[in-house]
Amino acid sequence: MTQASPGPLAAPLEHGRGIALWQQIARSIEQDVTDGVLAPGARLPTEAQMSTRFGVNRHTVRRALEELSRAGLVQVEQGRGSFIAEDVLDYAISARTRFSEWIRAHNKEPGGRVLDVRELAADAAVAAGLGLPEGARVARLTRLGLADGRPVSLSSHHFPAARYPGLLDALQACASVTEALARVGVNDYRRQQTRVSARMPQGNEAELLRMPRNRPLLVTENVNVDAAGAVIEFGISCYPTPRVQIVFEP
Amino acid sequence: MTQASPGPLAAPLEHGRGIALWQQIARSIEQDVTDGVLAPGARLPTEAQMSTRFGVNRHTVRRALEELSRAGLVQVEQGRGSFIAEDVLDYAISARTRFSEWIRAHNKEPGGRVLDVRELAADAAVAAGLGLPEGARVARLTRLGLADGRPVSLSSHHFPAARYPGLLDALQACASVTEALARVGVNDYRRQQTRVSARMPQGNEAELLRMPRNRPLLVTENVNVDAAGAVIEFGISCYPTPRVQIVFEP
DNA sequence: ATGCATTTGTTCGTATGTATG
DNA sequence: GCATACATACGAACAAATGCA
Repeated sequence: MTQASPGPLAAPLEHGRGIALWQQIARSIEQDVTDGVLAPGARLPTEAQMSTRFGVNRHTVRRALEELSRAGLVQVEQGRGSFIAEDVLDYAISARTRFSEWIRAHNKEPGGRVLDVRELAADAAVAAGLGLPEGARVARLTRLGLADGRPVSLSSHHFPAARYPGLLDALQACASVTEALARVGVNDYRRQQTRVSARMPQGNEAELLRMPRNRPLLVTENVNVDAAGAVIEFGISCYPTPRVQIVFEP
Repeated sequence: MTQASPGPLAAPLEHGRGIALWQQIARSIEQDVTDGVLAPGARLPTEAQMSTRFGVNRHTVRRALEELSRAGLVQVEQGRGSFIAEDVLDYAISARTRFSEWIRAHNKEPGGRVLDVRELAADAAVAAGLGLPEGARVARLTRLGLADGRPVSLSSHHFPAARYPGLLDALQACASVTEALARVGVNDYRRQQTRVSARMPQGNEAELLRMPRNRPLLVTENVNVDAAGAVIEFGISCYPTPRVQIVFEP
């Protein structure tokens, strides 16, 4: 950060600093992608070229590419070369963001997998988000969001159970949250506030999102309200980096 | 054989009473925090110490800490220990967010340390952000942002060098970016777009921000424009999690 | 720079109590 | 009563990160 950037795919490596060379190479390429130096679809130099530029053995470059390939950031094709995946999804936060619209805006097919639907007692965070007393009954949907069959989000949606009696069944039956809410009479809602943080994946989160465990999750917490301003939902969503980025336009 | 030694972190546990031991431990620590026995930033005893004090296995203590960590009340750092979480700084993104105003809004004293000021050639990402051709000359300020002397941000600010001749000197001399811009005739600017991502700290970033290396950084990229809509600045800022969160209200 | 002590992270295995059918 | 599944709890060992002499 404090030193001049030496250009794409040739960042200086630190030897013997505890960080493996292949990890530094992988990070360097990753950085070039998030910086836009390497655009989606761009062709990477050959493994031989990169090994001379980084000053390492070709095996070391291959180890980095293997990691990036497993993370879905790079596609390696035998006999052709390696390419940056065209997969970075911008999640533009607005008052009426819907999952399916977001995915369709990127010309991908939205999908989802319901992991869990149940009623439980609100913990402190959920209670605060919904404006309920701690311990109040809430309906919770846990869901994996897919774009062209690829996991892009892992989210928990919390609703005040008392106010929407048939919601639990509707969530079980419907493909989308919007649809389930419509079935219990909520035809419109908007995003009131969004809080963004980041943390490392825990449990099986990395596995579900098909991402390596040493990459952070972007985490959003948001409150949805109906037309009258009443709180309908408190959602916590996790997105895999660097495949997903969040964009605000004030 | 629970002896009556009613001090912090040693409340007697009820065995076989329906409430899991790890939940009782978590509740006990939580109580010590609300009672003020454990202040924000305070170090907890080691897992081994707590396991002997509570008379349980280390796993059971870890289960409690995992719960508290997930709730954001406790911060666990490998090789160092566990700590009561510091207060979270909410960074409310708006069109006219200024660093010093942000910090003052939390009743803390804003500060900063200039790490580097120089002129250099724009790489692809910076050029795209500023709307300049790649390789154009840009002035760059790298700065550590402080709140009550504690680092809360690490940011690089890029300006089109050609348009603001005296900017480099002004950045050297002034305490804030806003002040330096005012000196070269820019009296107002607003945030146009903000992109949020997350990555692991590299190089000395974790050290500068005084955070553990295994926690992610929140990274924002934003474009600032003047009243006429001309691009003035492209900034990349890193914030330590979970000390800083980003909040957006549409 | 190197090794050592401390502390958390991870993964085995084992046993027990509880709810369910 | 019995089989099963699940959460809880304990024990041991090693890996990884940190701080210090």
